[in-house]
Amino acid sequence: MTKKERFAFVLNYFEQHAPNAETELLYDNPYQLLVAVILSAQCTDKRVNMTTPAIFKKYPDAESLSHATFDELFPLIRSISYPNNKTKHLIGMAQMLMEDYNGEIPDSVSELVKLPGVGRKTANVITSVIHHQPNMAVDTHVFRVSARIGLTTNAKTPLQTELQLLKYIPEEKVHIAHHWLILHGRYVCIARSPKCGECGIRPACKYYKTLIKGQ
DNA sequence: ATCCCGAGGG
DNA sequence: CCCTCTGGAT
Repeated sequence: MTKKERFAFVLNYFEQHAPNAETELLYDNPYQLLVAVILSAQCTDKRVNMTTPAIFKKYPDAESLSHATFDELFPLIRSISYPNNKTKHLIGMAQMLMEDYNGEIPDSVSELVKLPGVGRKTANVITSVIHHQPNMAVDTHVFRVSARIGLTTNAKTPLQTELQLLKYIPEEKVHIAHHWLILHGRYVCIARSPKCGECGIRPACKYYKTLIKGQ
């Protein structure tokens, strides 16, 4: 099976079985999504969703968050990974939004990554979900699932994975393909013991092919 | 012990 | 390229 055929199978499968895939992070506006994605680094969406309601209530916008002190915000983030860094990043991000962007969320990756706590992955999520740009955010799930199936070859960094995926995925499907791969990685192609028995991607999966050969 | 929608700094 | 940050679930 060629790589082109592999992509065609995978995209068609998800198109049929998960036509409405979207993020599981809770948010009502671009500001809330930006905060939630920053908090989601090395942390499950479930845990992020347990903390964000209190944060959004106390700090409903960038303006209020820009005036938060470390000691006020830290307790709300305490139960998430890297609370120190994330507290500093959120306040710094809000302050830069107020000073340089009039309180609005920028619509380009190059501007977004200037914000504290915002790297390429987060910038790709925002520009994809909010601004509908064909950018592929590569997190741990997208990285692992793409490598296992064989959508990428020898990708050693998230950026390599991103560029390889963009070569084969039509622009209009990039944003949903991102969520397809994430949800597949979260519930089926999980890191420790992938549930190949209930995986519809099997016929096109490199990992499964080597798995049945080894038996 | 390993993993979760990473980012920043050296 | 490497390292550190760093809590909770499995």
